[in-house]
Amino acid sequence: TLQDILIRWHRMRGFDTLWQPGTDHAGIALQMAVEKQMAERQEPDRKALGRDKFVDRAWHYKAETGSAIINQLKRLGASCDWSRERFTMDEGLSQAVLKVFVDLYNEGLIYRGKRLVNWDPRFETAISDLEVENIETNGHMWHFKYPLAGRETYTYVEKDEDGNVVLTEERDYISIATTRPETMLGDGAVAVHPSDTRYAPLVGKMCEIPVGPKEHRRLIPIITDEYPDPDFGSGAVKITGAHDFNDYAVAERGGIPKYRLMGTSGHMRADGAPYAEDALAAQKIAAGAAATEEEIDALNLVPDEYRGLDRFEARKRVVADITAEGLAVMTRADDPRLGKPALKPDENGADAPVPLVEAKLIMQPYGDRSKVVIEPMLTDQWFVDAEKIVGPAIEAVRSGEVTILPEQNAKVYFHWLENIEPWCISRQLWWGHRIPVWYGLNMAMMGDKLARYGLTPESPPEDWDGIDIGAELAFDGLVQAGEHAQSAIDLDAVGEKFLDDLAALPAPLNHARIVEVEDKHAAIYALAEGLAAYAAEDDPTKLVYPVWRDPDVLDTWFSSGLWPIGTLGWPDQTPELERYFPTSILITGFDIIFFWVARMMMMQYAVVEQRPFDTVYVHALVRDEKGKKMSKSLGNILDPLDLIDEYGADAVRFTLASMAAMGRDLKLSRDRIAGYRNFGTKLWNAVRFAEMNGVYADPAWRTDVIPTQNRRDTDAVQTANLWIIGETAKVREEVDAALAAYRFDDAAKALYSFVWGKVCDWYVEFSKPLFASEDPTVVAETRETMGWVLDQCLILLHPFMPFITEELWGVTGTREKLLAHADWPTLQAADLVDETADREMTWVISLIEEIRSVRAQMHVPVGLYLPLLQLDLDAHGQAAYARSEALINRLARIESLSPADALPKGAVTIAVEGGTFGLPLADAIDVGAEKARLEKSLGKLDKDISGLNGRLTNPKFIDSAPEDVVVETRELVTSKQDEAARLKSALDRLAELE
RNA sequence: GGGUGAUUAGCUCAGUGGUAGAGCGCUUCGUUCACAUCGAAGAUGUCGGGAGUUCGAAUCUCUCAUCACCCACCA
Repeated sequence: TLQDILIRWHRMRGFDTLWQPGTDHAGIALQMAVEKQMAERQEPDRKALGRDKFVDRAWHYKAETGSAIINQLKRLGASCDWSRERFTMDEGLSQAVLKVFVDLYNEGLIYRGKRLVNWDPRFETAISDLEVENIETNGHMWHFKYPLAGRETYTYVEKDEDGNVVLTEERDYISIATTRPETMLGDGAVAVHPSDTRYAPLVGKMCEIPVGPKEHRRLIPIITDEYPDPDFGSGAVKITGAHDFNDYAVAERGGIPKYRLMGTSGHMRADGAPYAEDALAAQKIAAGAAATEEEIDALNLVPDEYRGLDRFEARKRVVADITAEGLAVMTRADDPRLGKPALKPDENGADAPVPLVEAKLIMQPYGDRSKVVIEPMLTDQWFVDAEKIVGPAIEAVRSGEVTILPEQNAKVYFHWLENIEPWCISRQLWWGHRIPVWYGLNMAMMGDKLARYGLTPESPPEDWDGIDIGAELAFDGLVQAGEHAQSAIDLDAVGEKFLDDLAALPAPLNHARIVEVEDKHAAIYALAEGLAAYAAEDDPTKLVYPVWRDPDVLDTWFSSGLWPIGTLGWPDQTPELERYFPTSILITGFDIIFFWVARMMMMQYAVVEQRPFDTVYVHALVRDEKGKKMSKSLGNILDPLDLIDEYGADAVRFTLASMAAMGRDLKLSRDRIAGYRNFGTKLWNAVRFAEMNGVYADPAWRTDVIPTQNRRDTDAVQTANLWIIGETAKVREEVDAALAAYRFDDAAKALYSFVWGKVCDWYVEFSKPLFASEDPTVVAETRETMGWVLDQCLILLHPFMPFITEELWGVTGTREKLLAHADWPTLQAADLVDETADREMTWVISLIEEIRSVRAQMHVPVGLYLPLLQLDLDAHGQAAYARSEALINRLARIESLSPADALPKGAVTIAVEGGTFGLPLADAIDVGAEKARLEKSLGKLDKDISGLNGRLTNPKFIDSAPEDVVVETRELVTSKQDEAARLKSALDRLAELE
């Protein structure tokens, strides 16, 4: 709604506008939805279906459901440039994505690395930090003994805060606390704080992981690191670099090996060599043997009996086994640290030793889509070196080149960007932009093995599989060969470096054709097959060099981040790019400042060295009536389409606009929407009234040429007409000022109170006696004025309520163009406000209000016309009354005005600026009620006056306050005193009556 | 633990140094002439508490309380 208001407003003001519509491919969410649908229909799963068919399936799903967002926008009246609708996976954006990936790779800004990532075991993909939701969960903390190597002993001394020794004990172990016992299998060390005197004698020694087959228990070193908190737990921390982010950092610092224990689905690894073998290898590494990251990763340190278990099942088994072996730290059953639900003192009483298991609230990471516990996992991923490209994005906002509104969001933006982590851009999904990287076998490393041509597909060498053949190649040339090509690749399109690499292969492979195959195994197979055929047939055309493509896709935000340039045709230098880039404004929710805004900023600067937009307006989040964030699982969704069905799009839009105060969330309520639906009805009826009074009867007066600069050419003389023309100019200025400042609520409120409060409540009423005039020039003038005023209302309201205003615009005359294309007025209050009319009508309105108020309080029948007596009235008042007599008489139900020297018995007094009137109510008047009424008004006035006088008699106020404030205060007190005097004399007269 | 914001009428919220506002709801009255999805009139506030700055504070400062959200996180 806000976007549409801005775009319509600018369009009507004559700007060359583009509102770029489109959708992203929502990688994880869409793939998940498709898989769910397939499961519901009991179809074969993704893996059984195969990648190509699955992706086809996803495209179908997207075609069926992807239009929902667009349809919602259309129902809401969004005036996007629909012919330019784009999708992140369409041809053009995909080209942009490929080019950016390759360029950034060549600049060294994209790299592949082994990192600890948040791994979603359900979707079997890495997810970003931002997609992880931390939820407080009931957990346990176990305390276990890690025996010292060789059962060495030491004296453990525990002191309290004052340094008094509270415990001295000979120990042959170091005590460790953990919430994740199953990860003990991958421990690389135990760390203590350097200042921790309890463990100082142990540093540098080895201890034993108390789990697994006894004959193959691993020894790990005790090291120091700043990370352990001596006051927490035992003060000693096990370091599992592959399964915990803090431990990862410690392991990096200390060169501790990071052993991966789990597979992609969160089960304990079942691959690799038998445990005994790998444990031995690990032991050698711990003793100082060199090993590469790959070699370490290949080791499976899960004991055979735990292999293949779910991680939570493995945890239970590990706990049970250690406890059974007597290596759990024991305590008394009445230890207050013990978890309540976990353990109870057994029947042996409080002295009975029980394992120390503390019940703890832990913050458990969950996937925000999958809702399963996230596992920190050491994997190969692609990263953008965000730190290197973030600079301009920070600087742009700091320097004001890009403005973020409301301002407080800039702080959030800075905080995140200044502490930015490498951006993991690979996702283990099929739906998305597949990473344009092909891998080939590293022939050089295979050396002498290649000399043996006599291979057959049936008998590839067994050891090939274990050889490092992962040297990666990334070439844009390959990309152009076709995404799914399982065939020869066009050599002309292949990158130069790749061809060099190929030429450097041992003969005869330097003459091989490049073919794309499924994966590494298929590559080995294809190579063997080719070599065998070559050897047998001496046919060089059989030689192939197989490559396979990275199976991962890019993070959706990688392509969304290129939206500003990508949708305008980049990398081609299109006219649209020239004309509309950099764009003007992005309106979005705070929840994607990091995901999207920051990424667009970084990427646009990195790729085209320009800002993507000059303003970011962070809109509020729409919550339900109770302030809860809407969510499907809570079932508190207000579907915009339902609301539109019920109240109309205009009402929904106007509600959203009027509640869009900057920086606060809004609670959407049906009552509020209903109120603005009524507003539309009100406008409709006002136009109907005009129509009934002949405003649109004569087509000759109609013109779409709205006078926008100066007082219009109607020769209007009627005060009410002059007044409403001026008011119209005022509201035009208010609306423009509000929209220019993105104060949508102010603009909506200004229009609401003008249309309802001024036009409908007053001007329409004023027009009734004018339309009833016998003077045809008065009628004609009023028709013209009303037609013009209502036209202005339609124009000014159009950005907010496009449907009803367009409809009314169409039915009230033959227009040259749609209201959507009408010219926005530039009416100036300075040109159009008639001071005299303004002052007079303000006075007339307050007089009518006073009379109505008195009548209501005195319970005068609504339809009864009464004479009005004029006690005193200054020249301004006389002129005003004379000019608007018909209006006053009708609206205040006054029969006639006549001068009087005194008020008769039974008359109530009406005091207004510059005059006193009396309303004779015959015997109907209740003297007591009248007295009470006057006294109440007087009391309020006296309070105001004394307050104001208090200020005016304070010399400091006169000295310090600005001149105009002092003058204003003086005028205010004078007018209030004047009114108070009138009320006092009315009270005096009342007293005489008694 | 760190950060950000909020606290104003019964409800939802504007108002950021100069006499406290809107919509909804509520009370009373009203169906001839645009509109009952309406009209007229009306009631309702220690602007969360306290202290300070200022001639003057809902507004600026400090402090306390309560609430919300974000980030991190205790092996």
